[in-house]
Amino acid sequence: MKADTLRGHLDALLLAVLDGRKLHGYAIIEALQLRSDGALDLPTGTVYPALRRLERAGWLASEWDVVSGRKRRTYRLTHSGEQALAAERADWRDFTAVIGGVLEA
Amino acid sequence: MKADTLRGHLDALLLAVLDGRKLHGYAIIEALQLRSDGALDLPTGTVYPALRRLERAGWLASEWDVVSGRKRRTYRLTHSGEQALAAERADWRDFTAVIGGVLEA
DNA sequence: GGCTACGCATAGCCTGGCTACATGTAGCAA
DNA sequence: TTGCTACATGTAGCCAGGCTATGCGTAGCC
Repeated sequence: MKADTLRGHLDALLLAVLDGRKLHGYAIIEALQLRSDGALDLPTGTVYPALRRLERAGWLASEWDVVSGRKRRTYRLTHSGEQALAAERADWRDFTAVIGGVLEA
Repeated sequence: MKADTLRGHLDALLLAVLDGRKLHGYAIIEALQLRSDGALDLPTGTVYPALRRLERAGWLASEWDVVSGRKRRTYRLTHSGEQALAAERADWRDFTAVIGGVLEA
């Protein structure tokens, strides 16, 4: 996929992948790969800072798990995160309608 | 529409609006407004540099028209511009399939 | 004479995803 | 026991590209 096209849609992806489940950062990257059939291979330098940012925004909450000696920071959606996800999905529909409308006119 | 979401899709919009017709910069902005029902109101500082860039890339060709004393730089798609438009449309379909697939999973 | 719409153009800002790097554990193979 | 690979988190700084602000100039109307 072309560079920069993700700009502005990363938050939506992260919220969506956490919808209804808890995952740690590394697993989030793998989940996005899986759901996109390998098209989305986000670098850790993209995902980790974004997760911290979403947590600061109050949309995610995290806690440290220790599984077989390994520390994992596990994220889940907060209530306002769920609302944000709904808003992001609505924005996405608007966005695709606008751009798609021009491209296919 | 949220900031930055346009990132990476501007070229496609400009090529699409010039598909099959010649327009000058100002008219391109108006055409995009019209086709998007007002959702796309691109500033001149976005459109003019982009048009020059696409011309340098060989996708657009321009010529100066003088209409009732006013100079207008009129753009049209080149042959490779048409090919680029087809590629951009294909990219758009892939992009929406990938992101949409994750958001609606 | 002044206001508004039309019309083109550029310098520099700013955002946010990406590159590169740093740090450390677990498990397996040579 | 050394080395490699996968797992796991994190930050500093780069960089592309759309946007803001600004400047220049014309046409037409009041």
